[in-house]
This record gives sequence, structure tokens and C-alpha cells, in this order.
Amino acid sequence: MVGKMQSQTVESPTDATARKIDSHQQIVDAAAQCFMLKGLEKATIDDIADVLDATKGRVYHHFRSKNAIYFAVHRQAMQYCFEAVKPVIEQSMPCTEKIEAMAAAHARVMMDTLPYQRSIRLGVEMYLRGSTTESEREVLAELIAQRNEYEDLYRDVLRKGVSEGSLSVPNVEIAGRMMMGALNGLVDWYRVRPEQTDADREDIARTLARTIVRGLKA
Amino acid sequence: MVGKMQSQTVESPTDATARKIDSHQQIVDAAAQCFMLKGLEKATIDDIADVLDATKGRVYHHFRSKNAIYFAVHRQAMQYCFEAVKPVIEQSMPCTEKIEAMAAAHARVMMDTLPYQRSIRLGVEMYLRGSTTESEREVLAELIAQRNEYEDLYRDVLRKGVSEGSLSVPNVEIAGRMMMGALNGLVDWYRVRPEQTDADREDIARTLARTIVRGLKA
DNA sequence: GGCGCAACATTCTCGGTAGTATGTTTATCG
DNA sequence: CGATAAACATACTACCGAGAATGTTGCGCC
Repeated sequence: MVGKMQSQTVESPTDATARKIDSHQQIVDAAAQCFMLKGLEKATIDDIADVLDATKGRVYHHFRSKNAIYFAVHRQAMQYCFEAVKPVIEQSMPCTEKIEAMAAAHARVMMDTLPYQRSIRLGVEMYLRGSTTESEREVLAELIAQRNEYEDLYRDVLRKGVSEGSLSVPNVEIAGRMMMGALNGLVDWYRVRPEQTDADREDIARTLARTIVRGLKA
Repeated sequence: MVGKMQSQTVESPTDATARKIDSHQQIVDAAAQCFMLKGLEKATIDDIADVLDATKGRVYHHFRSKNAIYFAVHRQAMQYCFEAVKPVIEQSMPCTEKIEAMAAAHARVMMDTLPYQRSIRLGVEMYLRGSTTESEREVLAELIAQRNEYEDLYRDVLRKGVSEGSLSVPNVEIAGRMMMGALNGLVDWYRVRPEQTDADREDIARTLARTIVRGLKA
């Protein structure tokens, strides 16, 4: 009875923290939306609060600064990427297929988490020049390191493919950059349309990945 | 004698306009630098003036607003691109080679005019939401149209190559986006280093173009 | 049933920036 | 040489947004 009542009237500690995390996540979601729509600097804290029908107070209760929110968005975006390619990495398949599958997975995540991916594109290193505190610099360094780590996943497969002979690139570094550019470019031209189905996105992802890996030549 | 003196002591009207254009260009150059370093909104008019060892007064004498400066930078960036690929377009060569040469030329211009190309990447359509006046919207529309026109140059060659059978892409639209993403991505990772020679840039451009056109597959 | 604390809302301040208004110098032209 | 205008510099205003300070509410717990 106590247990039952608890779930209805009072709140267990786990429920409380769950609600906190939820509120936290809502703010990050709203921030990603605002950053995408108005840009990093033009999006104000009030804008973010407005999306949630709340005020600045709520936002500043969960985040120390606007930069902290941006970091949270960035971190989340990277996590989405890692989660998307991880299952592909773990699979055992030829390098040619694997790099194409990874590219397709990345393309999917670009479309599926568009607000996040667009946000991190609008700032990255350049955002926060000078005005950054020491602790913020550390977070920034961590995020950049994470991005390098992520891109290394691709370069590793490229290198393996070259050594196996299944892939042929004159320069792994440049090939990796090429891939990332082509894939991340999605956020610049892909537009969400209501009538688009999941299959449509999958098709775009596959076609893009195929074009990158197999090239344009007949 | 008068003619000779004129060129030394007094200034002919053409000299005057030339100097005006020069001052104009200096401001645009400085703006591109600032935009690249600090971002579009964080770069202030004073920053731009500082680069020129001047003050706001000079900038506002030549440009009505900050947006107008951005437009000038954008326009110039596009012009650099057009000028770079124009000679390639006019040449007669197989589509496979042509698209690769165009890609290499574009890559070159990305590196050679980095401040401009980075600037236009940081704003484009999203920059100026709402606060834009009607006349500014028109300029913006013109710039976007120009960009489409530029990208059409690539799509045209792609289509021709497909119809000829020398190129094989499942989707010209996506292939074009892929190319642009891979090429424009250069501004994100390319860093100018003093020891870099012209040959180094050329090598990067060629390798990148080759990788895009021929793909990663062996 | 009041105490404390978390989760907000409200209000204010302060720094910074686009844009303006006005002063000052330099050069062209009658 | 004197007038006139371009090409700036200087000084000022008006506004906006981040962050802080403070006030308010509601839930959990002794």
C-alpha cells in the first residue's frame, strides 16, 4: 500500500532525479532547436525558455551559462553519432561494405538529429574565442578530442582497407576529411519535410554513402 | 608635362575612384578576416576598423550597415569561385576529367581565399533572420541564386557525364551535394601554415578532387 | 504543521555594440 | 586662393542580452 501510494501521491528519489534529467533534456532539446533556427549568438536564453513556455530562471537553474548549454548540445550530438556507428563497427564485414555502412549510418543520424548536428556546425572551435574561461576551454578540448576520436573510427577502417587492398586512397587523411565533409554537408541542404518517410531518409543515406565510397566515375 | 605632373601631384578622377575602390576593398578584406576569426556576430565594426588602423567612421562611410559588408564579402567569395572554374568550363575535355578539374579548381580557391570562404559558411541563409529589411532580403535572394547557379555548373557536367556513360551516379542532385560538401569542407580543416608552398596546396586540391571523383573503392 | 530545499519566476544591472551626429582634415575645381 | 565635397575621426545615444539577485511556490520529511 505504501508503495502504491508513493507512486501516486509522493515522489520517490528516483522519480525526482528522473524528472530533473527530463527537464534538463527538454532544455537541451529546446536549445538545439533555437540554435538551429537563429544561430548560436542570436539565439537568446529567453528564446530557449520561450520554447518551453518558461522563463530564464528555469534555464539558469539547470545551466550555469549559455556556453554550458551549447556544450551539452554538442556532447549529445556526438553521442548520437557514436551510438549510430557503434553497431556497424562491431559487425564483421569487408572494409568496403563497412565504410559504406558507417557512412550511411552517419548520414541517417545527421537527418534524424538535425537540430543538434546543425548547432554544433555553427560554432565548434571558433565560437567562444577569448571569452572562454579555463574550465570551459577544458570542456571544449574534450569535445574536440571526442570528435577526433570519432573521425578516427573512419580513418582506421580506411587504413585497414588500403592495407588489405580493398580500398584505394592516395591519402587517408584527405579521404577521411572528404568523407566527413560530404556527410556533414547534409545538414546544410537536407530539409525536413512532413511528407518524408523513414524510407526516404534511408534512401538518401544509402545513396549518399554509395556515391562517396564508389565515386562518380563509371 | 601637365600629364606627368598630374600623375605625381594632383589626382585624376580615375585615380580618385581607384582609391575609393581600393579603400572599399580593404574594408571587405578586413571584414573577411574578422568574420573568419570571430564569427559573423561576434566580429564588431570596430574590429574591422582596427585591422585597418581606422575607426568606425571610415567603415560607415563606405557601407550602410554591417549586413552590407557581409553581403560584399559573400559576393566577392562567389566571384572568386566563378573565376576559378570558368576557364575549366570553357575547356573541352571528357566529363570525367572536367569534373575532376573543376573540383580541383574549387579546392584551390577555397584555400587561396580562405577568409572569404569561411565567412560565407558561417552565415548564409540563417544569418539575418527577421531583422533583415526588404532590400536586404533581395540581396540575400540574389546571393543564394548565384550559389545555385554555381552549383548548377557542376550538376550540368554530372548530367552530361551520365548521359555519355562516362559518369555513374544514382542521383545527380545528391552527387552534386556530395561534391560541394566534400569541397567546401576544406575550410573547416585546412589551416594555413607559413611553410606551405603553392605546390602543397595544389597537391591537396588534386588529391581531394581525385578522391571525390574516383571514390574510395579499389 | 512547520522546516528546508529544489525548481522555478521576476526584476535589475551592467557591459557591449550597431548606428548616428557632428567635427576635422585633405584634395579637387573654378 | 577660396569654396566645396569627399573621406575620414570623434563623441554620443539607444538598445539589447547575459547573468545575478531576489522573490515565490510546492513537495518531502521529521
